[in-house]
This record gives sequence, structure tokens and C-alpha cells, in this order.
Amino acid sequence: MAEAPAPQGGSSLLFLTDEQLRKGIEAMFFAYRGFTADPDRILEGREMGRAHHRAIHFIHRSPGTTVSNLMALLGVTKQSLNRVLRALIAAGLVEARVGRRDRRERHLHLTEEGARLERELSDAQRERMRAAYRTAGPVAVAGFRQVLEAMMDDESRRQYEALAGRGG
Amino acid sequence: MAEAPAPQGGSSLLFLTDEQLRKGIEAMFFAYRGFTADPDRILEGREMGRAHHRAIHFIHRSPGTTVSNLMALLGVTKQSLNRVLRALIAAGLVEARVGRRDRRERHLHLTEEGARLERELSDAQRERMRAAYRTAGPVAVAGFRQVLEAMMDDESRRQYEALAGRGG
DNA sequence: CTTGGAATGTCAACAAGGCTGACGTATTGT
DNA sequence: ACAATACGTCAGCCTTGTTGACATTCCAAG
Repeated sequence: MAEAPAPQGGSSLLFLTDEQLRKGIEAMFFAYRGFTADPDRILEGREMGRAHHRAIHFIHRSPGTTVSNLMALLGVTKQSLNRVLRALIAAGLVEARVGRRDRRERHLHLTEEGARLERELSDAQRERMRAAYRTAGPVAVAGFRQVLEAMMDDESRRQYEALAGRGG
Repeated sequence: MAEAPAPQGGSSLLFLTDEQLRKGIEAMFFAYRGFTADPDRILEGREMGRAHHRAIHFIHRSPGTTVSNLMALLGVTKQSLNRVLRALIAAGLVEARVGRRDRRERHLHLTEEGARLERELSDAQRERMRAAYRTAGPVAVAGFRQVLEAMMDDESRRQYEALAGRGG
């Protein structure tokens, strides 16, 4: 995508008013609630929470990723991550294999059961996303992604794009 | 599975693939991080966190709102909210006025200093949003909002629209 | 006028999930 | 041989959420 629509001539900048920006901020707040609602519901009772979901998601996404990688991706300390991983491994959802090239590293993989839970979680989340996409239509979806990408920190955008390059 | 929207003409449904949906999910995750980063930074050191920001935002947005209202808006228990409000009142940022019609109610207002902090917080957040909007352009912004609204729970959408009706 | 229920405040106890600091252990690379 | 890396773990702390219980104040309906 090249040129932004040149704001010249009669083109108004009304979409940049404080009012419009505030609406966007509130929309993010309320939408994020919906975004996390389904997985939260599924995990509650299983003694797990959002942190476990995030770990499962990215391990599924990048099988064999290391602990350090995951730390950077999630933006948490190794102690926080370790607590989550310990629970996932104890529950038989994740496997940590010693690295072959560098045996200090642990390569993380979902077990069969971990993959099953991942599927359940992402099905729920995807279903909501699909409904929203369908309602809004392809043009809106393109805009949605553009704005979100522009909103990220540089570091996050780098990570996002690295992931996208892998399987999308 | 219900009906897909009639794939009329040459319109493809490629924007509904699992791949595209996953990208949207990851974009939400990374973008939300950026979304909250600036206010978090400002509040850190001031002995306050995201919860305080949210309360300040909605009190600013709906001056005179009651505790019950705020509870529903934020989706937390009165105990959680009360702890936050107590801190805000102790810090001289928020004032709780006894209701005139119904004296059980507390009507919440920002003090001068509360308004100053609110300004600082929302300036930072708005600035990021403005940059993102400007980068993406008006058409993308419209799509962004459409998708977010479609992603909300019914209850959240109701609240979002009630707010929008008030000042926007 | 009494009384039930609503709106609020508060205490206690607890959990999830962040954080820092410190220390230990393999393992790798110089 | 030694420093640095990757990881695990213990201990302690913070924020922000939860439930349960109880007190107060006050409106509204019987």
C-alpha cells in the first residue's frame, strides 16, 4: 500500500478530531474485552488463565521455539514465564526438548493434548473474529489491520511481522 | 455452519481464512500492548496502574457518574473498584459527592488535579492513536471501528454506544 | 411508620500474574 | 581455564481481580 489518500483539497481531517480518537480508544477497550472473553471462559475451572493461553498460542504458532524467544514475544520475565510453563508441562500440555545443537536451550512443543486445547481455544476466538470480519466486510478488515499495525510499538511490529512471514 | 454471505460476483472470501483470522488475533494482541504502553509508563512511579487510568477515563467521560455505573462499565466488583476509588480520592484526584436526589449514591468527579492527570494520560494515548489514524487514513479508520464494534459482547456494545451517544 | 431492598463502604482472605534479586547448573565459546 | 549464555528456582513483593460477610444509609412500597 503506497500513498495515504492525500489530505489535500476538500478532504477533511475530521477523522483526526479528539472526539474520533476518543471513540477509537473506547472501542479498543470494549473490543479487547470481547476478544479475550471466550478463551478466558474456557480456561476458567481448568486452573489456567490468559497467561497460559498466550503461551500455548505462540508455542503452537512457532513449534520448537525456545524459552528466551517466548519471553521476548510475551514481554514477561523468565520467572513469570517459567511459572506458566511449569504448569503447562505438569499438565502434560507442553513438552520441553533439550536442544540438539545447543543443549542449553529448551525447545517447546505442544503435546497431542496441548494441541487439542489449543484448537479449542483458537476455535472459540477465531469464531468471534470470523463473525466480526463477516459483519464488517473485507474492506473494513483491511483497515482494521492497518490501524492496529500502526498502533504497535516498533518492537512489537517487528515481532508481528516476523510471525506473519512464517506462515502468512 | 450457517450460510456464508453470498459469494456474489467475483467477491472472494479469502479474508475469512483461518490464516487471516489468526493474523487479526495476533494484531489485536500486539496492538493492545502499544495501546496501553504510554499511560502505563506515566502512571508507573505514581503508585498507580491501569485500573486507576480506566477509572479516571470514565469519570472524566461521564462526570457525576455513580459507583454502580462505573462498576458496570469497568466490569469489576465493587470491592475492586472501591480500592481504586479510595486511592484516587486520597490522592486528591477524585471527589465523591453525595447524591442530592438519592443520598445513597456517590457522584464521582475529577478534581482540578485529577483533570490535569487525565489530560496527561489521554494526551499520550490520543497521540499514539492519532499517529496510527494518520498513517492508516480515514477509510482504514472506518473499517477499524466497524470491526472492533462487531467484536464486542452485546453488553459492551450497549455501553459503548451509550457513551458515544453522550458526546460523540 | 415500618420494612425490604438498593447503593455504598469496608474488612478479611485469597488467587493470578506481573516484578526484582539472588543463586545454582549446564553448556558453549573464547 | 574461564566468562558468558540459557535456563530453573526460591523468596518476597505489588497490582488487580475475586468471594464472603457485615454495617450504614436511604428510598419506596406496603
